[in-house]
Amino acid sequence: MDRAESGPEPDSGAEPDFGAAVAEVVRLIPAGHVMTYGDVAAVLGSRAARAVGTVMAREGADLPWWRVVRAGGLPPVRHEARALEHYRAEGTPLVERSSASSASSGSSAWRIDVRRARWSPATDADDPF
DNA sequence: CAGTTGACAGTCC
DNA sequence: GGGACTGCCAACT
Repeated sequence: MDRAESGPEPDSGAEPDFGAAVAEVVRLIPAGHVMTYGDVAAVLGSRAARAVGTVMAREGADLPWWRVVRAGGLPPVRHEARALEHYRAEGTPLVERSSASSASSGSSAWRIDVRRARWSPATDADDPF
């Protein structure tokens, strides 16, 4: 317990302090629920939505990144297909765009029902609605 | 040491 | 209703 705290972290260059916090929150997300990058950043006390994604890109290798989605309920670009399998496996509420109505962005034919899937680490209620 | 990038968000037009 | 710009913060070169 007595340790010279001269240097905050005298070991490996990249100290995942922020990444560790992100990983902590992301791992706390239960199956069937998701959080937006902004929410995760807010929990960390920062508005670094992008930083969350960037750090997760490095530390996220061991994290359920698919439980972290963008605003609007869309999964990370380039990883939507991979995330879709996880969402279906976890039972995450998805909204399928059956009709070919709005295909503006022409990306995924589905999106996450953030209205029900949005979860908060400080909220135990799994269905506030 | 400084500049650039980046798994985004929110607001303005 | 859809598109573009800026703001944010952290990691990489």
